[in-house]
Amino acid sequence: MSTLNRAKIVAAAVDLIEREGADAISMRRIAAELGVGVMSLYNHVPNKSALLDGVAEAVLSGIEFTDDPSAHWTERVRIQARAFRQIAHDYPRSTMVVVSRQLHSTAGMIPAERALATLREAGFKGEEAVRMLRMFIAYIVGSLLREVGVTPTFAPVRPDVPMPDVDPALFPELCAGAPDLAVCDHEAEFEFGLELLVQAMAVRLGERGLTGHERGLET
Amino acid sequence: MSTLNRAKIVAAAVDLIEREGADAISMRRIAAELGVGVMSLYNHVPNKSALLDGVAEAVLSGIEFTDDPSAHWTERVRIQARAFRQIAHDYPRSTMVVVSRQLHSTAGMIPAERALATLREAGFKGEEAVRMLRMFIAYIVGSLLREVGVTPTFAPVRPDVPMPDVDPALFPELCAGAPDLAVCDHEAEFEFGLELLVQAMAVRLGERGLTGHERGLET
DNA sequence: TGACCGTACGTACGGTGTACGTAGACGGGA
DNA sequence: TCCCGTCTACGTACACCGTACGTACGGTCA
Repeated sequence: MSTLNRAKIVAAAVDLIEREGADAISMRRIAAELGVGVMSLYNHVPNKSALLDGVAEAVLSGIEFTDDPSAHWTERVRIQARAFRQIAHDYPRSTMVVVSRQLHSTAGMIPAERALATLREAGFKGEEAVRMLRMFIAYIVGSLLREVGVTPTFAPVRPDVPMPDVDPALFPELCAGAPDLAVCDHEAEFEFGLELLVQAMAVRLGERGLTGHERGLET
Repeated sequence: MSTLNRAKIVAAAVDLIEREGADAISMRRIAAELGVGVMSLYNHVPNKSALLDGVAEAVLSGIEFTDDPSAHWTERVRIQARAFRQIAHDYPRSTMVVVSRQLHSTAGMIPAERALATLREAGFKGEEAVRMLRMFIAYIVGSLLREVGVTPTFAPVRPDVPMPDVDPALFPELCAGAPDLAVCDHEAEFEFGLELLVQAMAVRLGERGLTGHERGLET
């Protein structure tokens, strides 16, 4: 309350985004929220873009990566993916800000560092580990954007538009699948793809000589 | 040149986005591009949001879905995924607009219709087909956002920031993988994940006891 | 005391989307 | 021919945006 600082500004921004949406934030709005003049913000933040970087860092710092090195690598991958998805639950309206900003800061790179470590320990090396990492990031980012309503679901993402009435002649498959398309359990969807990816990774490892079904522990 | 219409406005918007980036577009800028008053645009487009919907539709209409029903389903999936990725090549700076707008129009739903048809013919039914569709969309969206520089690559996405110097003590894995992280062949990355997903889908089908010839191809 | 410096703040500029009112072109009865 | 309704183009105006700039105040040290 007494003096302004960067942390307070960022916290106010996150709070405002979660309350009123990412479109609602402006330097004036944040300043008003803090009961402070607009230009006072610029003593602690160089510009709006940097403030949004701060928002992304704050959200990323909030996720808990409880990595258990003794667990099987498949479970470690699942846990890390779920930890990242937690963002969409805890900060749904900030999610777009988080994923659309490439951070060169510690908070921004820790998830990648952890993921890469896990992939290496699982047995992926060099270029293949990086490819696995990038594929996972792509899947998770895409899933999060669906979950927070940026990307289409073909389900009533939010109750603003009820449901597009599709022409059965033009879209027979979409109509046939309408009952399944009308619902979107985000956790179940995420877990489905996650499991598919983990299995695919296990197969990829198994091709190299490990047993296929029961991936042996290589402790 | 003679009279204004929606198609011309949308075309000008796409053109402007590709030339100067999505941040550069504004109603005034588009009007100036067309040599027309700002408010004249509103005779043909209700608001800016609808115009962006038009941009997304125009880009989506531009992709060619050459579906060959006689091909193996794995190949059909690959072809459709690549057709969608073509957006990032043909309209890189419009890509974010395309994927962040959920369209209830024909152009917006055709890709999903085709994909769902392919998945059904491959043998996925009901809820599982929808889950496969959504997982594929998530992966493709995530890949496209990486490709157009929205989402982090950990490679020099564009030569504005040279390369973040990472602390080897904090990020040993990122440093160890720096040579592999420094490059990002978007086509290769996309194909890697695509192949993994297709194989995972084939395994999922195979687990159900389908005949061997449907088990999919290998790399 | 004076110099210095960081913080808070007001004002101002050029930009944004768009509501509203106006003016002209066009076409169809009377 | 005149009149009238409809459609299109356009200018103006409003509220808002990010932020460059100048100023005023409080504390710290010479």
